[in-house]
Order: sequence, then C-alpha cells, then structure tokens
Amino acid sequence: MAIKIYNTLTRRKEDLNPGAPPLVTFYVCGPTVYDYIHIGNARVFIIFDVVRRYLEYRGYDVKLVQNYTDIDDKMINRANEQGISVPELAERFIQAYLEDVSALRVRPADATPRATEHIDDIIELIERLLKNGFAYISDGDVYYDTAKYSDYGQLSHQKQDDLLMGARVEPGEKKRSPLDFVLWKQKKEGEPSWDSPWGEGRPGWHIECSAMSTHFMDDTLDIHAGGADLIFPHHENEIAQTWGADRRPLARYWMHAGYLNIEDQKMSKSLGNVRTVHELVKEYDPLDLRFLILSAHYRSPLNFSGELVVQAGSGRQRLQEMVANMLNALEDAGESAGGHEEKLENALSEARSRFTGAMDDDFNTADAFGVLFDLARSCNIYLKEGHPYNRPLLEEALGFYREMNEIFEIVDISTPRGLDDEINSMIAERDQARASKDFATADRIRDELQQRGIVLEDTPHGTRWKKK
RNA sequence: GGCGACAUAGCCAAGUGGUAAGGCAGAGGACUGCAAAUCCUCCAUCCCCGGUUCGAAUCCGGGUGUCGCCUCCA
Repeated sequence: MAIKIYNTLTRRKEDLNPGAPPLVTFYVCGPTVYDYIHIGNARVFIIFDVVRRYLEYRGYDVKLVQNYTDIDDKMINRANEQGISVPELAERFIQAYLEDVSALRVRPADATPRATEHIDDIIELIERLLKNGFAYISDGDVYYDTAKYSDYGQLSHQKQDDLLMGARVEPGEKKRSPLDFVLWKQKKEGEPSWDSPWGEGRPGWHIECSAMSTHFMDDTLDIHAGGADLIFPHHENEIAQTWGADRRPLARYWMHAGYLNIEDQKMSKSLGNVRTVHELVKEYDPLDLRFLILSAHYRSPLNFSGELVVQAGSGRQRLQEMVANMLNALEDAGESAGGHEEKLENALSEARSRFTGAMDDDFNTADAFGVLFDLARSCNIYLKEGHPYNRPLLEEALGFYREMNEIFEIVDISTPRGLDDEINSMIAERDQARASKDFATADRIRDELQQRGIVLEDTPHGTRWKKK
C-alpha cells in the first residue's frame, strides 16, 4: 500500500510516487534567523521531522534540505536595532535554532544552506527569468511579471483577478501589477549587498528557495513543505519562479502544517503571546512538547497552553511507565514460554498493521498514538498476568516501541541497566524491614531514595526501581 | 468582497455511509502495610434544520458559530 499525502496543490490525498524511488527529495522552508524560533515554528519542524523519519521507516531514501533565510528586511532591521551586523545576527540565531530543535529532538537536515551562500545561484535564476520574459527591471529592482504566468494562483487556488481585488497598492510602486514581487532589490545605504548585472543589491525573499532547491535537487522536488501561511504568497511565488526560469513544476507534493494558536488566540507580537522554544524548554519537558504537537493531525489548527502541555505530559508518562516496567521485567525474564503470550502476540501484530495504516494515511499521528496506547494496555496486562516472563516476547514488544520511537521520539527507552550497589543494598535493607513489618524504616528508605530520584514499586515479583 | 478550513464528552483528539479509537481529568472497584504502577467498570448519539439512504458524525442543501488566507507572520 502506498503512502497517501494531502497535496495542497490538488486539495486531495494522493499516493506518494517519487520521481526516482527510493529517493525522496524533500525541501522544508526554514527559519528567518532574526530571533528565537517560537512554538509555532517548532510545530512545523517537528511535524516534518516525523514525516521524514516515517518515510525512512517505510524504506525511502530521504534527502532533506532546509534553508536558513539570513538576509531580508527583518534581518536588516533587527541587526540595526541591536547594533550588530547581519551576519553576526544570523550566526547567533542559527546557533540558537540548532540548540532549540536539538532539544526538541528534531534531526538536522542533510543540507542546511543559507541564502547568502547562494547569491550566484539566485542571480543565475533571475537571469533565466529575464531571458524568458518572466521578469522585468524597474528602476534598479527586478520584479517577477505575474501577468506572464497564467497559472499564478494555482497553489492558493485564487484567480489572479480575485487576488488583485484584495491586493493593496502602495504609493510609488515600481511594479507593473500589485501581484508582482521583487526578485532583486536595489541596494539602500547601509544594507548588505552583492554585485549583480543589475547593480548592487540583495535578493528578494522568495527567490532563495527556488534557487537553493534547484542547486541541491536539480529537478522537480518530491515534497515541498512549510507552514500554512507560506502558501501565499511565498510558495506561490516559488512555483512561478521555477516555472518561469526552468519550465518545470517546483514540487510534486505540497505539504502545509496547520497553525498553532496560543490559548485560542493567534500568536502575535502585538498580543505579546509569542512563546519561544528557548523559554518553553526550560519550563517543560521537550518530549511533552513533542507529544502535544503530534497528538493532533498536522493539518489541523492546534491550540497551545501550559495546561495542554501538562495534559500531554500525563499521557506520555503512561507510555514512559509502561516501557520502564517492560525493561524491568526483562531482568528476570526467561527463554521459555509461560503460557500467556498469545494475547500480547496478537495485540502486537494488530498494532503493527494499524500503525502503518494510520501513518500511511497522510501521517495520522493522532491515530497512531491510539495504537501505541492500546498496545501499552496489552503490555501492562501481560506484565500482570504473564509471569514468568518470556524474554523474546518482551524484546519483541520493546522492539516495536523502539521502532515507533525512532519516528516519534516521545519516550526515553534506555537499555536495561545493572543495579547500583548502594541502591541495591538499600533496597535489600528495606525488603528486610518490610518482611519484619518495620514499615517506619521501610518508608524512611523509600523516602531517601525518592530524594535521590529513585522511585520504588513493590510488585508481586519483587521490588522494582526506576528513575523519576 | 473573493477563496478556504473547522464545529465530536469537563479538556485534548481519531474516525468520510453500517449503529462513536485513544489520552487527560473524574467516579467506583481490585491489588498494596501504606504508596507507586497497573488492571476492571462507569462517563458523548457527534452545532442546528431539512433532504438522500434500509441505514449518516460521515453524502447533499440551508442556517449558526469559530478561524485562516487575500499585507515578504511557520
């Protein structure tokens, strides 16, 4: 069965048919590095991190490119505000970005180009556009001529006339049409600039992604992704540029992540409710943030609040506990069958197929989470009824969660570890105290260990411990 | 004005024709010296109205509500 992807271009779910399987070329629009990323940005990066991992899980060879926008108006303004250069600003927030997404367990892309490293590619692309008649020079700026591209509006499903109705006309425009957008901006005093056939200047925002994706992939991308707010005009413009310059579609499948709201309100600077990842990871477990984001479908709007993070954390804890209990059970598991394996075996094979079915259907992570929880119950029942435990079965079930975690990364699955001698003897001491009904001593030892982050659980098969 | 999305229990959230996954919170029970963890049970007829159908949360029409894009905000 093929993976189905909802394509913004066609507004339908389509079977994934990459151009050169098993290769999947995948381009995600990255951050403008003028500030810390916020939780809405993080949603995008987490979602497509999971998409990438799932494609790999399904046997595809994914080549992921994600850019940094390190030159644009926001960069220049912010650098001026802070009295530093644009490259200094970029360097600082690229580092911050890397720290933030690393905390969120987002794996780095295979290539992470910066716009300023590809000025030559950008200039060449603009030259092709001029040569093909899709661009014009106006008073030192170069603009894309949207009137020349009849399919303009295909991604956002807007007619040019309708777009024109809503367009705002700035006084003193150098554009022929309000829909035209700048490819190359003439230098202003004090701004970073590069030489070009049209004089000193800098690239417009949209052109970099067309140029870099062409540089790295060289042909129509399999998947191009970003936040929903990039559909128009950013991605629309990228399509127009690549078509005008190279007469090919930029991408086969367009994926867009839904918005994230903060306490039912749009996140915005004027409302003062922007939550940066930098701050949030200090306050919450990054895995809880990941879990919350993946608990809704990626195209749906997602509400964010501290309360919801805590709620997500409680759910995630259930999986975390189950895994810890399974690892504990491994310590005294044997090789032979104990007679209670069948139910768990059935649950496992059902989980596998349900899981793939959910994820194949446009990456339905919420549905997939349901599978993880259902199987967790089966595992817990086995832990309750299946003693003496069967090692191969425990390993198999844990193996499933390891595979899932390779995709979602929402629990810590550490390998079984030996008991620290001191902890071991304290537990033995407590067991003795309990045996002689000296509960005061037993509780004292339990409290002591708790202080050190060790939680004890008395099970019918002996005392277990785990780290809090 | 144009285009579009969404509306499922206290909260989060799947489910696109056959009589509502899962999680959180809550209630009761089991286990436990107590606890922790866990298990069992309980907790919705799917915004409203009409239609199609043997049968609809799921399709169609009409409402109502919320939100988004059309302003280089992911």
